[in-house]
Amino acid sequence: MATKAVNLETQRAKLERKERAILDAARAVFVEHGFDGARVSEIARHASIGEGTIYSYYESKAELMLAVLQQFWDGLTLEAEAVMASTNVEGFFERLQALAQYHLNTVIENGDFINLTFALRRNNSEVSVSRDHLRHYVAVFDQLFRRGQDRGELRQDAILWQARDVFYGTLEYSARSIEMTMDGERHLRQQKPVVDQMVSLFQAHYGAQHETTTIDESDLTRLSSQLDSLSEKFDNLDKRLSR
Amino acid sequence: MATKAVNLETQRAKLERKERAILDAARAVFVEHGFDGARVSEIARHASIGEGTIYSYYESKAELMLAVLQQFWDGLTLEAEAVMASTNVEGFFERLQALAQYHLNTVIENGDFINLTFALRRNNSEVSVSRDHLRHYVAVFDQLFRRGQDRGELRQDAILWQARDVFYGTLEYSARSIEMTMDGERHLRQQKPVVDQMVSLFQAHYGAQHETTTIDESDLTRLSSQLDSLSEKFDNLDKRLSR
DNA sequence: AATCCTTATTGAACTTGACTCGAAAATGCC
DNA sequence: GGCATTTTCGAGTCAAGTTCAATAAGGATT
Repeated sequence: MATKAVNLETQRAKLERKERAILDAARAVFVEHGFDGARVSEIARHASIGEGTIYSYYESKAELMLAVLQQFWDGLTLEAEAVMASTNVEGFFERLQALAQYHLNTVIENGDFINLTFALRRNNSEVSVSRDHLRHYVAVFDQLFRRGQDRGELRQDAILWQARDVFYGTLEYSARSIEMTMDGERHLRQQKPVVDQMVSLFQAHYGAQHETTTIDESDLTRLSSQLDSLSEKFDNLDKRLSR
Repeated sequence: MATKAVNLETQRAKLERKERAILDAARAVFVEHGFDGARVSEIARHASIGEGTIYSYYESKAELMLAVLQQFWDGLTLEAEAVMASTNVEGFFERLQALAQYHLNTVIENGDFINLTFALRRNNSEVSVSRDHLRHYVAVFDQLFRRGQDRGELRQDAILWQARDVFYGTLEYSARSIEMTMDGERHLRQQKPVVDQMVSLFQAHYGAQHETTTIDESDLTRLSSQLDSLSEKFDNLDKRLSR
């Protein structure tokens, strides 16, 4: 009985260890060669198992890739949540800055994975990183934003998904720009202006001071012309009076 | 002699027609099935030619895809330039709105192609849409932005590539959000808020009025109190006069 | 310990699909 | 018409993902 249980344990552990080995090997090979470039045989060699064995753990190469990506995104989500938890300032914009900094850096460092994610989603329509994983990841932003609205730091009429697209869209494109031009390892220095821009952009456009109405030039010019006409009236009156 | 020339002409025309046929067939099949899903044999069938013939026009499946994409992007660039040319208002923000509307609509309508572009770039590192084509496309934005700066409508210290990433990054993500949630054909209605947000976001963050200082409530209250005091003076004068 | 049964592993065989190549058809030229 | 060049073709080659029948390993039962 005891041996039974022990053996079951070790057996299960063995399988899990083997599964992790496959996942790690796959991760390495996929990152190095991309999805199409990766050879299942090479993954098997890396994991020190036969090629056919992989298929008793995963249905197909695409599903293996999917598992790798899900593990990756789950890790990212945990990290993002940790960043938010460890940022002990309360203000929305400080926290936004921390999140932007984390995300931008992540996208640059793990560009391969981000690319692979969308590449898979695009190529292989049946197999794609489940929406849930991505949604779970961006939920960190969503929660932050809603809290900013609750605290009155953000306009009540701001639309969450639009703000989210501004945030992640801009950061992904910026990451590409940074990757493109910068080759040195002093990435952080290049990232700062992008992060700062993001924060001030949110302040300018989603900050609560704009809540009731958007201030644009027309408001100012209207006020200005009102002032002018009033001033004119006053002058006329003044003239009339001093006559 | 005459026949020679004519034959050369018709022959060249024939070849070109055949090349166009291949390109059109490839376009259709790639859009329908994606890069990996597309079968070269199906493309050949669509173009009514033998499978091998394709390879006397294009080195490989990837290069064929590349040709399709380049044709696509060149078309987009021409359209974007046409939009700018036909928008005869002068103001930066009106023109930005037109460009944003065009781009967002395009990305939604031709989402397949956009996806294919980046999918190829990611999968097949040797073959990718030449940077020139994309650069040529975004040059429309760049030119608009620089002109806005020259005309004094935009802050002089704004950084072009950052603004560009905000513009295209946000619009691409927004397009995805719109595609995701909206299934009806009334896309234009869904696009408007995104476009409007983009314009007001640029006004708030890149507009020249912010160059020296941000417009906030203090500006308004100052103006307002000026008006109040002037109004009071006027009333006093009026009273004095009618007495 | 021997036997039996279940499960895991394997790599050779199968399949699919991009690509090659030698032959044949078409075209151009005199 | 006859020779040269170009173009077209699809059967054959090759590479890589996937299957599967045989084998090995592990665990239960006697």
